[in-house]
Amino acid sequence: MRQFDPVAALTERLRAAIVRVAGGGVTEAEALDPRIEANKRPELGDFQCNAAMGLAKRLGKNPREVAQAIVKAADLGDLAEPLTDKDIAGPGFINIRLRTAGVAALLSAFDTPALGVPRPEQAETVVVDLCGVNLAKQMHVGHLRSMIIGDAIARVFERLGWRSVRQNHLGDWGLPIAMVTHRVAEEVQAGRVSLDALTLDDLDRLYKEAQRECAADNRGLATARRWTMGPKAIAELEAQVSGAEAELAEAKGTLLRLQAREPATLRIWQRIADVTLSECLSICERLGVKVSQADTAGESSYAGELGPAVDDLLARGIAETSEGATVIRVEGLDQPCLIRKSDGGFLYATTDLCAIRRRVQKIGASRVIYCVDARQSLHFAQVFAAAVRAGFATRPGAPGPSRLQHAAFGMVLGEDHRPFKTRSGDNVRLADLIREAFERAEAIVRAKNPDLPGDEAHAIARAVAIAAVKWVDLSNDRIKDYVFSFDRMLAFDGDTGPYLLYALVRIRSIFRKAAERGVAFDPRAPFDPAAPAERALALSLLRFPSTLQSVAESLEPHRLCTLLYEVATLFSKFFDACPVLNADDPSTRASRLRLCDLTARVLADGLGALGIPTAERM
RNA sequence: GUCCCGGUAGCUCAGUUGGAUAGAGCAGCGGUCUUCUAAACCGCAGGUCGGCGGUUCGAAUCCGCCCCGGGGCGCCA
Repeated sequence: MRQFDPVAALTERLRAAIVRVAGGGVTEAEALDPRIEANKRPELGDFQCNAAMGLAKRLGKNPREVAQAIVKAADLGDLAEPLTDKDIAGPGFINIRLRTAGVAALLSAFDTPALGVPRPEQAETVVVDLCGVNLAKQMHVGHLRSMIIGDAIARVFERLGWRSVRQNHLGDWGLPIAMVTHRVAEEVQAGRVSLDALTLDDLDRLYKEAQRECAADNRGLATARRWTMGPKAIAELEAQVSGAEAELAEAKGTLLRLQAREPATLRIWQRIADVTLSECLSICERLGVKVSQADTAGESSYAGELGPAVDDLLARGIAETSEGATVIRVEGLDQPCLIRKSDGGFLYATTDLCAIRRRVQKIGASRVIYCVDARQSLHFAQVFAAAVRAGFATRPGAPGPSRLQHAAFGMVLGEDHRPFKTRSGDNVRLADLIREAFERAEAIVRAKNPDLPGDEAHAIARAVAIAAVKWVDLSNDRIKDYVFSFDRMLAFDGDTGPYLLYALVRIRSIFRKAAERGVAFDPRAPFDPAAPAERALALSLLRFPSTLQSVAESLEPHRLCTLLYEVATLFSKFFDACPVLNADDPSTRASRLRLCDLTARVLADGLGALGIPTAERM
């Protein structure tokens, strides 16, 4: 049992009391839930029970009288002070104050290597879709969010004992890729670029050129004709349109050669993929995001499955033909999911369906989580529903489908609240953004602590920069847009990554000082959280395991950030109010050292679960 | 047109799924370093929770209508 969890312990005890008060008249579990919460008003108690009001309604009684009955029937043992009528407040809140010895017992039970996180009987598998980069395109802040949030979610599941499999669903197939492949082939042919020296910047430029050249201005031409503009203007537009159509036809030819695995074309495509992926993996590594080559499964890896899958779905009556295209209709959604165009081509929904099948049935995922921006909400709603209908989301032998979830996130905005762009209006290159964060962090670290050796300052700056960037992204509710500001995230004041690192550094410093003074750390010294600052910190630490669980359930990492920030601020208050090494007596010192140790482990563990590195000194 | 997401202090954001007097951080004002890292701590000030109705003992939270902002909407990915 969770013997360290005060909410669980109080729930158990008060449920017994409520069952007695209800007297069999009420039996639903929900109605008997004691509704234990952290107390909204700490001066009145540590926890509160909100059950009396709801129960009174069901029993047709006065809520305060019901509260009195609960108080009378409750036995809180050694954990909390005995309840009396004085603990009833307002309409029927019951305030509960733990005994110091009770808090100490909870802390002892919590102080295990697992920090109260239960190990599942059977490891389950979660697949996290993250990164989502496209061939030949520079990464931007949207990818940053996907990497940071996706990696954090994967790590939280790992911390809870799951097997987590990251999947970088590389956009490496389809007409746009054929367009740029064709464009690169032309450039190589003309001797303007060398395949060996190809950079992502080259590719990004060629990608945009290819897009532009293939985009026929048909609407412009129609408008020009309707308004009977001058023959010169119409001729220019006609030339543009026919040029674009020719370019497009060549790109389609390249697409066919790619699909036929024609070696010369494939070699160029492979080179484009290598350049893109190596840049992507390099950024992941610099950010401490655990994505490797092995986690990459591009759209091209599904190419052979698409046709058979669609035929299979048609044969089973799941898909149908509509206006020449193949669609899957799903209940509750007006828009059907389009899986084959009338010209026979496939769409990204087709690939995503096959990806779900592989992730669930081959990789064995009981949950598949997509860290993709919120604009894709409708797409995933369609694909998920279609996959469930098709049976693609169900593992062989499983009673029902695995959970498919879209962990959608909002946009990154600049300080002007417009989409985050450079002054010239381009996307900010991720590599540039990371470099700037590192450089700013290093300058600040060296200014704040000039005594640090150069290489250590460099390493600390890396941790600080990553903490700063990730913290902003993770500490906000992911569904909302957020405003990106180097100044704010690196200001090191308040609710920032560096503040968390600093709290941990201060604790580690205490232990270094302890060693210098020859003070031994006793990992079994009795806890005695008598001071208010100690008690507040202790109760906050105990929420760590349930918070991790709630992050896995909600896929909202910011809940963990909120807790860790609370732990860090409560530690700072404790640090200010309660001398540790300079405590009045050895037993207080030993107790406080243990509290420091627990705090450090919760902070390090929690930051680790978010993918944020720590430092020994700052 | 329709669907989805957002709107909380000057700014940036939380709010444990319906609980008490809505909380932090920045910015502002005022305090605290001869003692474990002041990247800190303490205090003051700051609010029609977009608006109006409804549900009930009780609403930032649930329901309805409206306002503002962003996004999506069958043959692009």
